Amino acid sequence: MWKRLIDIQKSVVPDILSHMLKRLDILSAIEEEQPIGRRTLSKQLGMTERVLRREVEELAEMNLIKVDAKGIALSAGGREVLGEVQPFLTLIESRDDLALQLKNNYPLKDIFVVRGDAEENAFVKEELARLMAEELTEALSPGTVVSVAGGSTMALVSKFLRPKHDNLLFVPARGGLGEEPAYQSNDIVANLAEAAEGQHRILYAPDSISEASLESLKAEPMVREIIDLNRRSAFLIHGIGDALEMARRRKVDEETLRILTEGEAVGETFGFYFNADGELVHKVKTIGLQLGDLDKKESIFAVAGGESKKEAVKAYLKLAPENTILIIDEVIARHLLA
Amino acid sequence: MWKRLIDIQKSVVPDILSHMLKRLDILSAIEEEQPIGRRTLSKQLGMTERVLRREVEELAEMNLIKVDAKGIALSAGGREVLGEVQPFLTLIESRDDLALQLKNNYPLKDIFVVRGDAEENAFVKEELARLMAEELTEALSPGTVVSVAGGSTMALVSKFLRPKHDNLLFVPARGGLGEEPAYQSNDIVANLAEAAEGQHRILYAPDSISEASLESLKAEPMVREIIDLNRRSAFLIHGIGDALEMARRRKVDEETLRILTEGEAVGETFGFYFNADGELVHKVKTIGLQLGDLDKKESIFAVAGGESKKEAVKAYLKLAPENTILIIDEVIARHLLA
DNA sequence: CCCTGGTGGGACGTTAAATGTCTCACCTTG
DNA sequence: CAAGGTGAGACATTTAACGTCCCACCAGGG
Repeated sequence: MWKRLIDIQKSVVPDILSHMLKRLDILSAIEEEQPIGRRTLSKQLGMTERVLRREVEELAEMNLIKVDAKGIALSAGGREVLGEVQPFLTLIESRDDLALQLKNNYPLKDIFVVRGDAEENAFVKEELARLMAEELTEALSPGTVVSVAGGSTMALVSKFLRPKHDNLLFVPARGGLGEEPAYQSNDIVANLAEAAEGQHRILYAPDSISEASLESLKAEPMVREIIDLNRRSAFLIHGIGDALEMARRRKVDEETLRILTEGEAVGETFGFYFNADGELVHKVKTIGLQLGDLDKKESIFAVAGGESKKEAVKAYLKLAPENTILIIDEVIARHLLA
Repeated sequence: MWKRLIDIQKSVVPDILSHMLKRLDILSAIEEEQPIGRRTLSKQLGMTERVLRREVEELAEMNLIKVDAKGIALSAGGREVLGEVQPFLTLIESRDDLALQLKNNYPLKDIFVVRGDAEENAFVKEELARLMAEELTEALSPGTVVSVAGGSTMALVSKFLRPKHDNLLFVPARGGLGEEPAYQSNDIVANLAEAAEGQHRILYAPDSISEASLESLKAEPMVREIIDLNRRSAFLIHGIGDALEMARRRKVDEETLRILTEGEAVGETFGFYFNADGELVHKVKTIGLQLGDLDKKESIFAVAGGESKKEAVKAYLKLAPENTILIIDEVIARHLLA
C-alpha cells in the first residue's frame, strides 16, 4: 500500500520525486560537514554554484537549513526530516545503477537492487519480498508450478502476492530443515497459495531420520508427487542465508557444525551449505529439489539482504545457474562490486 | 505513518503536492466530459490555454491521457491513477477553505475539515481520528483529565495517540449506553490510556437500571470519583451520531423509540438525543457527564463524518458550547454551508 | 596585526523556459 | 456540406533560471 502512493506520484509528477531526492542529497551532504560553504558544497555535489544556490535559498526558506556567515548548517527541522525519511527512500528509488553494474560482472537473467540495508530497516526487507512477489507474478502463467524454499524473507512474500493467474501450485522445495514453523516452506507455500488463490502441497518429512526410512519415505505416493512436482516446476523462489547463522537457527548437531566449520561454509540455501568458492560443503538429508534440477527451471528467484549475508551471496553466485534472478539490497550489491 | 511521508514531502518539496493536485484536477475534469478540447477545458478550469497545453503535453507523454483529433481523453493508466489516488487525497489536503467559511458562520473555538467522505473511504475516518488525536495532544498538559465518550470513530483515536505528557487520566464520560463493547467508552479509555502511557478509570454501570438503584449507585465511592472527575476534567472528546441509527445500534426499547420518533430526534452524543433545533429529546439514564458541565471545559473535541450524520451535526451545532473544536469531513462541511 | 581562505549576498548579462495569442488544417457531427 | 470544435504550429514577449563575477565580511594562523 505504501508503495502505491509513490507509484502514483511517479506517474503523475515524475520529476518532482527526483527533485525531492536531489534535495535530500543536498541535505545529507550538508549534514556530513556542516557548516559548509556554497561553493565547496557545489563542487562536492557536482553542480554549479548558481543552481545549488537556488536550492539552498529555497531550503532556507522552508527552515530546513540555516545559513549564516559561518556557512550552511542543518536546522532542527532538517535533521528531523533527514532522520525520518530514510525508510521511505527504499520505496522511492531502487539502485538500478548498481544493478546495471552487477549485470556486467555476473551473467544472470536479471538483478534487482533495493536501496538500504535489510537488517537495519524493516522496510527494505519488505521491499525485497515485494519485489520478488512482483517479478514472480510477472513471470507466472496459469497452471504454473512454483517450488518454494523457506526463510524469514520468503515468509514475507505472501504479503505482497495477489491472485493474477489461475491454478497456480506452490510446493515446498525440500522437507523440514529444522527451521522454526513460521519460516518453514510448508507454512510459506500455504500462505502463498492463499494469497494467490492457488493450490499448495505439504511435504511431511521429519527433520532428521535414518537413511533407510528416508528411502522408504521416498516411495510414498504423496512424497513421490512432491518430488516429481519439484522436478517439473518452472520456478523456484528461495532466500540465501549465512551458513553458521542458519546452522544456529536450525540447531544442528555438533558433528554437522564441525563439518561446516572445517569446510569453511559461508552460505546456505534450501538445505545446501557451500563455501566461498560455491562448493558444496554439506547438505541436509531430506527430500525434494536437488541442485542438479536448477538448470531446468525457467527462472530461479533468489533473495537476500543485510550485511551478515554478503559473503553468502557472493559465494552463492559462484554456483548460481544463469537463469537466476537475483533480488538483493544495497549493502550486498556494494559488497559484490567491491 | 502514511501521513508522515506526505508531511516530509510537504516540508522538502512543497510544490509537489500542489502540482500533483493540479494535475489530478485536470485529469478528473477530463474524465467528466471526455473527449474534450484544450480550449474548452482551459476555460472550465480557469487557466489559460497555453498553461493547460503544457500540462496536457506532459500528461500525454506519461501516457495518462491520449489526445487525438476528437480531443483529450483518459487512457487506461489515467483512469487507474484517478481511481486509486482518491484515498490519498484525504491525507494530502484538508479543506481549510471550507473550515474557514464555517468559522464565519459558527462561533466555535476551531474547526477542521478533512477531505472526502468518511462513509465511503476508510482513510477519511482514520484521518478524522488522527486529527482528533493530534489536536488533543496539542492541547494537553501533564496531569490533565480527559472525559471520553464512545463511538466507532472514537475507537480509532487511540491508534494515533502518542505519549507526550505524563500522568494523563482518561475517564469514561458516561456509563454504558448499550453500545457494542469495542465502541464503549470503558474500552476506549483503556486503549487511549495505553497509547498515551497514562491512567484510566472504568465506570461499572449497567445499561438500564431502576431510578432507585441508580441513586444508590451514585453513592458508591468509585462511582463518585468518576462523577467528580468528569466534572473537573479539562477536556471532553466525543463523536456525534445519527439519532435513530444510534438507537438501533443500542437496541433501545419500543417506548424510547417512540419518544425519539415523536420528538423528531436527529442527533445523539454521549447519551443525549436532540432534535433539529438542538433541543433535548431524550437522555439515557446513566451516570456521568451532564450537558450543563460542558461550559466549564477548556475544550470539547467533537468528531463526525459521513452523509448519514450531516443532519445530526447541523443540529448539534445549535447546542454546542463555544469551546467546541469541531472535526468533520467534507460531506458534512458542505451540508453545513448549504 | 594583518593576511588568507573560506563564508554569504549582490549584481548583471545571457540563456532557456514558460506564456499569451493568433492562425491553420483537420475532423466530426448535425 | 457547413459550423464549431479539435490539435498543432508559430512567434513575440515575459519570466525564470543560470553562469560568472565581485564585494564585504569573518575566523584562524602566521
